[in-house]
Amino acid sequence: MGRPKQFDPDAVVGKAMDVFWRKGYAATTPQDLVDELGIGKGSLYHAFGSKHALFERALERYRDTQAAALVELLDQPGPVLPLLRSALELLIETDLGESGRRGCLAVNTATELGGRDDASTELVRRMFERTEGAFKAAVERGQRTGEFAPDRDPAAVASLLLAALVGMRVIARAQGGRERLCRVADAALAML
Amino acid sequence: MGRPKQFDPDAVVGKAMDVFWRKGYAATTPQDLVDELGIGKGSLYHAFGSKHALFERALERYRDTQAAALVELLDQPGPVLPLLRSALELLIETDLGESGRRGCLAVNTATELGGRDDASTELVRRMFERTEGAFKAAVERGQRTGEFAPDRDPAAVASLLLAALVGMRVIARAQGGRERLCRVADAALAML
DNA sequence: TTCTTTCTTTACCTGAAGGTACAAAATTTG
DNA sequence: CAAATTTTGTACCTTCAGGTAAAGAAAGAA
Repeated sequence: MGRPKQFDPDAVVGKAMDVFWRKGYAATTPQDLVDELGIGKGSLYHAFGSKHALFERALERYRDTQAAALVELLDQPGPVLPLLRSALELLIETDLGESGRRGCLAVNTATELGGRDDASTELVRRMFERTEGAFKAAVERGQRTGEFAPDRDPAAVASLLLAALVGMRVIARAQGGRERLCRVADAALAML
Repeated sequence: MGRPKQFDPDAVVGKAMDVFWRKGYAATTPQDLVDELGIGKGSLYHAFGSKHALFERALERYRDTQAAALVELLDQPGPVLPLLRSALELLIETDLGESGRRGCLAVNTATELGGRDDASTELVRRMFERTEGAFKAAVERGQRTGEFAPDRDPAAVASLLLAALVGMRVIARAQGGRERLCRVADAALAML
């Protein structure tokens, strides 16, 4: 009932995710959103309420697409080491690729809003936790199949892998070259 | 000649560093600076020219104090492993301590301005490079003295240590607990 | 067809970001 | 002392962030 929306809210949230990912939260203005989402300011605020609410939707979308994709990749069956390698390579290529060193939205949000925006901080914290969990499961699997030495604490290794991944994406934003990023990935895999 | 300044510019830059460190670049307003630096807006702009110029001074100060302190710590003589351990522990305590999870100004700047502000990006890139160099030198030293296995590539290990350190500080901003941060540090040291 | 509901457009609003202008104040030089 | 120079405080300015209001448009309900 009532006039139907002239845009697809899901698609708009996806575009908003891209904008926030590229520019950050504070640096994204309502005008940026109007320009890049292709809908009027009225519709924007009518549909989403506020810039912050839209940002939360975008961050949830990031979790459900990007972060989830990484977890799914790690959960695949088969030898674990190639999985880890392709995960890290995927991120390196993403960071160096077309879309231009925007890094990771969760990481960017952690440093921009961490401790100052509870909802966003909590979303990011859980994404980190989930990713770490996937790493831990992968390491445990690798130990069971004899692929990795069984004497390392999987939780500790997983924490290190998460930190290395996060650090890699920050370094990518600071103009870190491919060699440097690959060195991080190689060293991380070599320690297993 | 002329009227003398009523404040110490160096001290003001130090305070500005704290403010930017705590709030980030965009989220720091001229009014915040006036309030927290204790000087008038006229003096502020007269002495430093612009918010951005002051930020660059603050970032250089960060490099010359915080980043330099880490490098100096790593360059100390004696067994390398305890040095690395105390470096990581120092950062963990800093991140969890009084000043409140502000993380690392270089990391925060990388994710906020990386690729969008050339001067800042370059400053951060060089800080990362310098820190990685200090890690590499430490690892090489540890290998020469037989403290570490000699078969690992020091550059690769150093890259991983830098990434882990950076990642740790991001995770700290996302409410990562002490256990998690210590797990990262332990795992990083265990791989040597 | 009119009523109701929801969406869209356009106009508008308030506050503050980021900075400039200028006169007054404090110093050194002649 | 007057002149020249630099700093300071206050007032002011322009733009835009972030959002609201109101009127019209497009649908279904009665």
